Amino acid sequence: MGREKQFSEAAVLEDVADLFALHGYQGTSLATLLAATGLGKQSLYNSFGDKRALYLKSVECSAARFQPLEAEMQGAPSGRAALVAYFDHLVGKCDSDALADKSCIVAAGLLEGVDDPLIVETLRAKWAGLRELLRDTVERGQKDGSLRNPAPAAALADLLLVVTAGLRVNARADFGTARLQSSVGLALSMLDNDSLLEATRGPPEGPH
Amino acid sequence: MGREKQFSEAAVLEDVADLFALHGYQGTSLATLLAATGLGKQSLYNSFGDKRALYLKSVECSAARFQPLEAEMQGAPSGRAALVAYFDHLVGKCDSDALADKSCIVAAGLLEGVDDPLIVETLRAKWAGLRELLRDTVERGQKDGSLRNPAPAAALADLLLVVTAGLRVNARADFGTARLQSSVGLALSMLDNDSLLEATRGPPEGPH
DNA sequence: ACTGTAGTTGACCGATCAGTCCAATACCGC
DNA sequence: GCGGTATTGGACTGATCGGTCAACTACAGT
Repeated sequence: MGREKQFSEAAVLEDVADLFALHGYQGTSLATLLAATGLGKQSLYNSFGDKRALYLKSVECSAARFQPLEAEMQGAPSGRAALVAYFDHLVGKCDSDALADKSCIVAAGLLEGVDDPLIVETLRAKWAGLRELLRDTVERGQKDGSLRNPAPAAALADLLLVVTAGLRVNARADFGTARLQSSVGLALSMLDNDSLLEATRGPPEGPH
Repeated sequence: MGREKQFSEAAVLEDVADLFALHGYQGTSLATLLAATGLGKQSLYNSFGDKRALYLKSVECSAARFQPLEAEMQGAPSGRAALVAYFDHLVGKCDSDALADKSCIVAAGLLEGVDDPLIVETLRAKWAGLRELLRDTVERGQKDGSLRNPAPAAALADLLLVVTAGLRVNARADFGTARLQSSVGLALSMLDNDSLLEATRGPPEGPH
């Protein structure tokens, strides 16, 4: 019964996620959201709740958008090919005309230093989820022989996480796509490195 | 003539820089600044101007605080040792009790997506300056033989920049110091890698 | 001690913040 | 058509935003 919504919740959520990725949680005002989505304040509150809830939902939306890539990675012929696809996707988005693509809502949110503990915990969980995906992929590459670096997969995944986040910052610093790709290439070559190479300093490895 | 200031501008600027690093430019309100520094609004405006000017000055202050490390790097016995000192400093700060140390005002500011073009340009310039330092250090390491990766120093510096920024994000994600150090170790091992390493895109299976 | 100058304090400003309330509207089932 | 329900737009709230103003205070030079 009643009137039907005159917008697609999913589409709005995607726009919102872009804005949050671009300007962060605190840096995105309701007014900005309203102007970008074109809908009224009450419609937004009816559908998604307050700003916090909207943000959390847009994080989920962002994660959902990531799923096709995840599938592509799992369908890749080797662990290494999966990682190439992953970074291709990452760098490719930085080349997009839409500058919103240059950002990651999770990485931006983590670095932003929000106070809200629920938000922080959610972002950490998403980041940990990505880490698991990367760790599994690295492990797979080590098993299928496409990655010859014998360091613990978890440690390599941590570094790939570092690269993922760092690429975003460099993209903001106006580095061209070519330079981002070069960085990715070097990072991948590290995964290929089969010389001794254990962490030259610090603990032998992290917790298993 | 007149009354003398009852605070040290330099000390205040350091506190302010910590706050900006922690919560970003947009995320740090005047009220927060006032409460943390303990001084009145007008004192702050008299000494530093408006929020934007204060931010820019705190960025400079942050860069100045970096100088001792830069000197240490230049005094290091080798290019590689200089980079070890650099990352030791970086990771060491993440271990600090003060969580403000876990952040970098430049990296945070870049990822934050501020609109102000002067701020963005300033941050980009600082980031580029750090890149030059890293490039020179890598070059030095390649010449003195402490770094065996023959890839272009500029490309390696880009990746070290990526690592620098990414470490900050992982630190926010509550990764322990051990895991950060492990990531640094792997990144350094990449610099030691003397196998193939072509820049952008590696062959599926290296002809090793 | 007087005077001029600089620093400090707190009241105050309009704009914007996130969020609420309510009346008007449009639609579904009947 | 009619009744009920969900959506919508606009007015409105108190809090906070960055920033200004003027009165007050403390000190240096004379």
